[in-house]
Amino acid sequence: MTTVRIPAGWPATEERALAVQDELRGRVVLDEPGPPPGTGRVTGVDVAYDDERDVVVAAAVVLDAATLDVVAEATAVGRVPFPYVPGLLAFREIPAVLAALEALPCAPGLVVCDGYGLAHPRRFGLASHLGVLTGLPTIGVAKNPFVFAYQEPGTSRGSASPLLAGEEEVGRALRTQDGIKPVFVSVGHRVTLETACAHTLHLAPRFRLPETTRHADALCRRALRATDVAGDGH
DNA sequence: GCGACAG
DNA sequence: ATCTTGTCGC
Repeated sequence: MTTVRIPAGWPATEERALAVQDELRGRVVLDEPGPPPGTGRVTGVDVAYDDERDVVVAAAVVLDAATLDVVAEATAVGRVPFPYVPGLLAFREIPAVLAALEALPCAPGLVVCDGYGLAHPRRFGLASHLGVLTGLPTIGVAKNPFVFAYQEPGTSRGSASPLLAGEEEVGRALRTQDGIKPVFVSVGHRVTLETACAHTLHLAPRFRLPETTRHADALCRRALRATDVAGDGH
């Protein structure tokens, strides 16, 4: 497990964080289709916290997109760099996620994030931010709706309905399993909403959440527990 | 003004 | 995110 280095100038206040979002928002690329589902590699990233001990652990798990087999993984530990503030989640998670991605022995391909990309109050969620910083294609798959309205999608797997910011479709409520609560998909960087939804369905053949986030979630929790005093002898 | 609000 | 036992179901 590698150690997180917090990037120089990482914002410490909400005001500075908002300014960073304003500055980076224009660098998001929305006109590339993105890699086709089922080919190449797909990487899930997730983060777990122990705020009591000021510890954050991130995991990145690379899957073969065709078989969904795990082909590589990495973790990173560090101190929590920012409090949780709705709309500023990226400032809490990204340093650790970057460290985990850099520790991978291979290229990540498409990155699947826990949370939102475009479906964000300022159109610059975690997935957008991570995409701009890394240049990688990214999408966001969230477990809960944030601030956008949507109609309940049809009851069968594959049904979807738009997440609306007024007239603009900023994401989609997508049913990944029959009769199960939908997930909330949005574009991060260099991927189309169509492609993002296709990837999400491809990655969730059996459970509600994509295999990428299931693996990343399990790994960062396991790694965090291994950090509990007596974990690795320090 | 008050509440809601990704993880 | 995290605090938490058993329990219902495939």
